[in-house]
Amino acid sequence: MPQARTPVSITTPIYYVNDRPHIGHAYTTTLCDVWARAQRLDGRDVFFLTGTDEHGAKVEKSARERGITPQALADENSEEFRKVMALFGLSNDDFIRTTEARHESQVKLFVQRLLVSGDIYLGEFEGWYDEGQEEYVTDTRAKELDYKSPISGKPLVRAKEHNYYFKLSAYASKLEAFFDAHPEFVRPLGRFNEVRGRLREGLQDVPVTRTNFSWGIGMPGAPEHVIYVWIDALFNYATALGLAEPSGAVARARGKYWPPEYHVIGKEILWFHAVVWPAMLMALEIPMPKCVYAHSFWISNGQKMSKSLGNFIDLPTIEAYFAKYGLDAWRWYMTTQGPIGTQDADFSPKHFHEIYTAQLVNTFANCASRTSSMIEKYFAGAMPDAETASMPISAAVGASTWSAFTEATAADVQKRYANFELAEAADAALSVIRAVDLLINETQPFKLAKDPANLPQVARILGVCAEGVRIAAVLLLPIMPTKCSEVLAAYGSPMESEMATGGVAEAARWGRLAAGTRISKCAPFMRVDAPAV
RNA sequence: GCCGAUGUAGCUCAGCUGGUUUAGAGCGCUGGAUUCAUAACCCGGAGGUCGGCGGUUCGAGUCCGCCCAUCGGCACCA
Repeated sequence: MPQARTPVSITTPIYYVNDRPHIGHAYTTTLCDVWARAQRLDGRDVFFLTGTDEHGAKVEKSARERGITPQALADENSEEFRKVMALFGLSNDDFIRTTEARHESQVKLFVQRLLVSGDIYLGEFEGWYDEGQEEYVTDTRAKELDYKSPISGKPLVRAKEHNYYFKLSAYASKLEAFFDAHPEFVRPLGRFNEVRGRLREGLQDVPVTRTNFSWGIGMPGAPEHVIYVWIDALFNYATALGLAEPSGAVARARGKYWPPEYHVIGKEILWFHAVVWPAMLMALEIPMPKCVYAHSFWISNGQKMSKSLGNFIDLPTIEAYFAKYGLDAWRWYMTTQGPIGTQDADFSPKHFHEIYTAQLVNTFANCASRTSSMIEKYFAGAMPDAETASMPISAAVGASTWSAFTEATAADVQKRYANFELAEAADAALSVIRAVDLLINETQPFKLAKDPANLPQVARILGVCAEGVRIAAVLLLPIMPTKCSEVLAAYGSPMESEMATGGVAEAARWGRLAAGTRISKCAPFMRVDAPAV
C-alpha cells in the first residue's frame, strides 16, 4: 500500500558522455519518468535523478583525438544529454555530473571512509600485459592468443602494478543472505536468479583505481591512482542526496529520499548495481535500495542495433517519430511495448504504426471523440445532469457499477505503476475506455436520441461516457502528459498539477465531472499514413 | 565449453500443481452489420503436427529423457 506521503525516489544510470544519445538512454529515462509522474499524481514527494558519467580512459582518449580537454568534451556531451531530457519532456528533479565538485568531494569522503574501515586496501595485481595496447589481458585470453599481442604480434609480458581494491569477497555471505531475504531486490525474476547464481560461485575483490590514465577523481592520499569510473559513477546515487555529509545542508533536505525505490538500469550493468554497489553500501552502512530493475534491449527490425548495420535508433530517427506521431505516442510505445522483461523487444516502424493506430487512434482517441461529439450534438456541449454512479457497466448479469468499477481500476492502475508494471498499468487504464465503448454499443444512445422522450436516458449514458473518458485520461497522464491534458481540458477538468493533492483515488473519483461543465469536441490522436516499408 | 531461459495461429504472447468435450487473447487479414465517432466502434470467419524424436500415464502444450533452434549469464567490460 503506498503509504500516502512517504517520499520516494527513482534513478536512471548516469549516461556515459563518450556515447551519443540513442533509444536505450531514451527508454530507461522514459520508464523512470512515467513512474515518477505516476507517483507525483498520487500526491507523493518524488525525487527523480539522472545525469552523466564523465570520467575515464575513453573520454580522455576521445578528447585527445579531438584536440580538446576532457572537461570540454564532457561539457559538450553532457549538454547534449540534457537537451535530450528536455526534448523527451522528462521531469527529472536533478541532473548530476560526475565532474561536479559536489560529487567529487563526496566520492573522496566515501573512499576515505572505506580506506579507514579497511574495505579498500592497496593490493598488487600481476598479469599478462600487452605493451602496445597498454592493457592487461586475462589469463585465459592470453593462453588463447598464445601469449602474443593480437595487434602487434609481440609477446605479452608479465607485469605488475599496484591498485586499490575493494574487499568484495568479504561481503559474499552477507550478500547471499540479503538476496535470500529480498527476492524482489533484483527484477525481473530471471535477472535475480542470474545474479543469485553467480553469487554462489564466489566473489573476488574488485580494483577501484587505475593508474594508466588520469581523467578521474584522484585517490585520497595517492593522487597517482585514479578512482575507477565505475566506482565513481555508482556513487552518484548517494552524492546527489548529500549522503557523504550527513549533517550537511543537502543531506538535510534530500536525505529523506534514500533509499530509492528503483535503480532502473539496462541489463549490461546489472553486476555492478546488484552486487558491487550493494556491497559498498553495506561497507558504508547505508541502507539498501529497494530494487534494482534491469530491463533488456531494444533491437531494430529484428536485428541487434549496430553502427555497421546502420539500424541504430539514434536521436534523429527518434525525432522523426516525434514529428509524425508526437511525443506522447512515442512514450506510449516505449512504455507498453518495451523490453521491460528478460527478453529483448523489437522496434519496427510497422509495429509502431500498428500500436499507434489500434490503441491510441482507434481506442483512446476515438472514444474521447465519439463521446464529446454526442454531448455536443445532443446536449449543446454541456455535461448532462444525471445520476450515473449506480449504473451497471454493462448489461451482463452481475456487472458492477461504474463508480465501483472505476474506483477499483484506478486503484489497480496506481498499484501497477508503483510496482513498475507500466504496461499493465496502461492496459488497465485503457480498460475504462473499452468499457465506455461497450456501453455505447450496447445502448446506442445515438439511436435513442432520435426520440426526445429518451433524452433522460441518453443523458445518463453520455454522462457515464464522459466521466469514463475523463478518468481514463487521468490514469494515463503519467504516460501521455500532453495528450491527456488536452483531453482533460476539453472535458473541463483541472490539470495534472492541480489534481495531485488528493492522490489518484481522488483525482479519478467518480462524479467529479459536474453537470453543466462545458465539454468540447476532442480528438487527441489523428490517423496518419502507414510507413512506406 | 559451462550454467540458465525460451521455442503455442502471419506477428506479440496467455495457458497455475497433466483430463470442461472442436488449444485461447490482442494485433494483422477477411466477410457482415452500423453511423455517435478519425474507413473508426460492433459481430462473425479465417483451422496453429502447441520446435523435433522417444518415454511415463487410462489421458500431456501441461511430467521425464535426448536432439535442434534462438537468447541471456560466465566478473574488472561504462
